[in-house]
Amino acid sequence: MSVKDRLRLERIDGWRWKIPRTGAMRTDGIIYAAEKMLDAIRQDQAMDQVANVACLPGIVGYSMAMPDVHWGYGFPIGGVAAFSVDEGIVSPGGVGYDINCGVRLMTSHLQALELGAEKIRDLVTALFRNIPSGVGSSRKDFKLSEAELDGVLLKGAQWAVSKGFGDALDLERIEEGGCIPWADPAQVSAKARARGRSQLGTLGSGNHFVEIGVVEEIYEPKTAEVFGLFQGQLTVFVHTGSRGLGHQVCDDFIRVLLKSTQKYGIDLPDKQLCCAPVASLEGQSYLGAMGAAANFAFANRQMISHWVRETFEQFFGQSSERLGLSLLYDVCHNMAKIEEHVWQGQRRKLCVHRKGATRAFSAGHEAIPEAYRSVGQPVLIPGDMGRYSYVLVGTDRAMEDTFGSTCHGAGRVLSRHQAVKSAKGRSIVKEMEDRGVFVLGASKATLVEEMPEAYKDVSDVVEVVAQAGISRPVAKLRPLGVMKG
DNA sequence: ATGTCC
Repeated sequence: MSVKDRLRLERIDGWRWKIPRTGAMRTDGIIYAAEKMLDAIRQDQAMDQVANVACLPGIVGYSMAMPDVHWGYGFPIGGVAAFSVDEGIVSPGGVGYDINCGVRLMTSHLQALELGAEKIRDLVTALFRNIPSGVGSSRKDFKLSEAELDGVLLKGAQWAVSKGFGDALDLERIEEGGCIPWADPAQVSAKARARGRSQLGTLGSGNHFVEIGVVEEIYEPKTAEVFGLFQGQLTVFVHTGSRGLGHQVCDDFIRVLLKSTQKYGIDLPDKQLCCAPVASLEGQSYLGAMGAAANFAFANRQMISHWVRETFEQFFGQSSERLGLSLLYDVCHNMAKIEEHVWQGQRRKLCVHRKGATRAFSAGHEAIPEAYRSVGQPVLIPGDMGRYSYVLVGTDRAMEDTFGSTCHGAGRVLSRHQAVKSAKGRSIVKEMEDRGVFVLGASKATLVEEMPEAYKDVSDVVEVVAQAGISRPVAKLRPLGVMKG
């Protein structure tokens, strides 16, 4: 039941493209993109995936793709889709393998450019020593007991803070307060638990990183002030997720939900869209397991922040309070959540899937920390390691058009394989140094796969979401030093 | 993303 050959793309305006409903599609697809991005989007089949998602039962609104969209397992990465909790489904493919992959941004009182390249290099080297990274990395200094792991799965970052990793203020600055309350640790398999026990507080691999940057440009001074951002400021980005535990949860539940797809008579254009009704036992089990894995990721980022602070304290010989290392915000970009939204004048309870997409709630929403509520939710958009990152803010338009969602990053244009091929004979580390970015990676291969030209320019991505009005740029950051997995 | 093939 492929819809592939019949797909058309119609321009809505300068930044939105419609895939008109056809075949088994239950609604239109909408792609947010600049015209120059469309070839790449067609080429890697992301467009077919947007259309496929539109075939799923109970979809409300449109099957949407953000400008950083690219091919993913079943659903595209950069995809947003909401489903009725009564007639709709939940799907592991709509969340991704790295459950609650996300980013957090820490600010400081430091002027970044006063440090100089040598100090940045030493600082990154120190971070690299204190935070395990790479595929299969684990902490040598501790392994969680089964009871402690239950605490992590149930309480997320709240568990980490209760053990002395960070403070209560951190929790206010994390999406969901750093804890998914509907998490159900009992749904997490023994195998997933075993993978998680030694991996809490580790970075992982791929595009995960800890990055020291500088605020280079402020677009909205008032909002920047509310977020605690100023020109020239040293910042720290942390990008990681739920490691092997989340991966295993996804793997486990894809098997379960392949069966439920049949059991509930759901017709799919692609098996990778396997799913279950939100209200079914299987759907609820997956949501419970996903929530627990999400809590693992929240705790992971919280603990890494602690070691970032500790590293800075040792490096500068000052307390992290004095250095002003406070958490601006922590966002999820691989999640499905039950949220209330007004769609076409009706208040609806929806299961909103954001896979490689960021929540972007507008000013006044009760889910936003009080300190930021007057301006809107901070949206953190890391780019590739050589160019820029952005801080945006959520808008009313996002609430109206995208269930309060926006992009999550630059988005790949080269596959990992293509990147390796095109980087043959080059030194990416040297090229990065020439750009003024010191890079230290656990794996040389990963650095090559992550080189800037493997990604779209994040500025182009941000321009599209800004034009479309689904978030507003607040500040642009430039990387100075990066540790990669 | 991922003990990148149980």
